Parts: sequence; structure tokens; C-alpha cells
Amino acid sequence: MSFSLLRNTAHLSSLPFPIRFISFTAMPKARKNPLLLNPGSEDDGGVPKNRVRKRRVEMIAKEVKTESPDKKFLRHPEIEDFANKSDNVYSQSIQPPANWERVIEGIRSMRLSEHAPVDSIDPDEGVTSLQPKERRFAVLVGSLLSSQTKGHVTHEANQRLLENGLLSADTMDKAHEATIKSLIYPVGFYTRKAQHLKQVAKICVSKYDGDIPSTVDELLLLPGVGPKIAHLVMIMAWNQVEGICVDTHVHRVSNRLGWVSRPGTKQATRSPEETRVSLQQWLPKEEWVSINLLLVGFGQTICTPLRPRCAKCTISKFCPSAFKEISSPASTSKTRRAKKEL
DNA sequence: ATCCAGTAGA
DNA sequence: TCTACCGGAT
Repeated sequence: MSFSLLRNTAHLSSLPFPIRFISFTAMPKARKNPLLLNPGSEDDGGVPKNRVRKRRVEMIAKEVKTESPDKKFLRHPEIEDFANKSDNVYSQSIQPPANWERVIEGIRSMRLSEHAPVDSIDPDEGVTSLQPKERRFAVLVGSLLSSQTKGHVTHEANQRLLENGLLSADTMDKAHEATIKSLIYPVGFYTRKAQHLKQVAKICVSKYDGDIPSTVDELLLLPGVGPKIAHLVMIMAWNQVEGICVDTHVHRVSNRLGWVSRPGTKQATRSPEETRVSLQQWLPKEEWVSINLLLVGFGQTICTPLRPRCAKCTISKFCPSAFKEISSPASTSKTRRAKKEL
């Protein structure tokens, strides 16, 4: 599941540069996610992280329960078009990397001249006819199916669910897991995803009246939904930009460009979550949505995980990692072990 | 034969 | 932190 976000470049040229202090006032209250920020930094008394996470999940669940139910559905695309851009100027706590605007423009031109697999995905195809509630559920399902799966495979799986009337929380909840499994085959990890879909549908029915959760925290409580999907769904289903959708491409490219680092260091971030937080500290919010498709396509075609095509890359002069990654990938613990056993 | 990709679970 | 998950790409 992805979306056409390459356009919308006009604002770039009008941005103040370098970014200066900008008031907090217009900024929507930043949503702290207790599941993801500083895990284990306090009061976990040596408890393993998964335990900490579970405890926090319970905490949030309690809060969610007590929240008034009608409040949840106030955020709706028709009401709250996410183009309230004037409010979106983000206050920078960290100096943006040098030349980031030129880098983005350079990547954008490369993206326009070379087709990337991600560009052939039209997420709305076939679901635009649905009612808002069903459309949102379809977006959630599509997002769950899409990870580790080619766009057209995801799309066909979604179509089969649609044809069989399973693209609603209610019907999905009643369907057999085996049915779901056979319909979504051959998307990646279909067995797991079938389990997750059924559990998700049940939760949507029992807790959200057949709709989907409308906050990142609540989305994260759904099985199979992690940070990447939660932020994607917030954007696609609710038109709300709560954070950057960071997948492996955004993670890798951001680090190669030197755009992100572990807090207070120059070391590369170690997880997409760390990358998301680091990137959000300086990247203007206007770019939060478009950066995903931009870097995913770039990562698929040029800044590839293995043997990046630095010679073809027009912004290599700005890239601290250009031509530095050599043929053989760093040996993993697995390969080391394999070699040992030989 | 190994890598890839987002999440869960240990 | 590390591995399993599934099948396609490299």
C-alpha cells in the first residue's frame, strides 16, 4: 500500500532556509508514544523489554477504554483535511543536515526519470466506492497485507477479499481463518497475516463499532500493526500526519545520507523507529508524507541495499556514504557461524 | 545459497 | 537483542 505523493513540491522553494526557530504554538500537540519512547529508561527494574511493552500496552488500553467513544471519530478526512498546512510548521530541535533540500530535489528528479516498482501501486483502486468506515478498514487490511509483498500481489489479494465481501470488520470477523488465508495467498507470511486479520477484525467490531482505531497508540495495539503500518494508516485512512512512515528503505537511505543518528552521536540509527524520531526532529512536517514514497522508490532503484548505484546517483556529491560500500556485505552472525561450522 | 521486509515473541 | 515467518529476487 502506497500513494502518489511525489507531487506537491511547490512549498519546498518557499521554505525558510536554514530553518530557524519557529513557534510551538501552531504545532498540534505531539503525541508521545509510551510504547516506543525511551523503553526501559525508568521504572522497569530490570524487567525484560517485552514485559515492559506489555505493561505499557495495558496502561494504554485502560486509557483508551475510559476515553469517551464519540471523541474518537471526530477526526475524519471530510472534517479535518490534512492540508491545514499553515499549522504544520514544525519546530526544529536539531539543525537540518546541509543541503537537504538540494538532495531532495536531486532525488526527486532521479525518481521522475526512472520508474520504480513502488510507482505502479494505486492503493485506492477498487476501494474508493466503499463507505468511509469500510474504506478505512480496507486501507488497514491493505496495509497489513502489503508488507513484504509486491504491490500487484497485495492488490489482487485485496480484490479477492472485496469480491468475497470480506472487506469489512463485521464480515472479516465472521469468516474462517482458513478462508482468509486462502484468499490472501500468496502475500508474504499469509498464515500469520490471516490470524492477524481475524483478530484485528474482532477488535474493530467489539471496540470500534466496525471502524478502525484513529490514533497511533490504539493502532499499535492491533496484532500485526507496528509503527510503520500505524503511521501509514494514520495518513491513508485518517488523513492525519502523526509521524513519518519509516520502512527499511527510508531507514537505510536516511542513514547513508547522514540525515539521522543516534541521539547525541554521529552513529547510524539502529532501527526504523530510531530513524523516524531522528528524522522528525529536523524534517519539516510538510515533507513527512512525501518522503516515504520518494525514498522508497529511490531505495528500490538506485540506493539499493546491496551495491548501491552511486555512479548513477546525481546527489552522490552530497552523500557521505557514496562509493563507500564495497562488494561484500558485512558478515552477519549467521554467516560467521556458517563459516565456523564448515 | 543468501538476502529481503515488518512484526511478534522470547 | 535475536529468530521465525513465506516466497520471490539476487
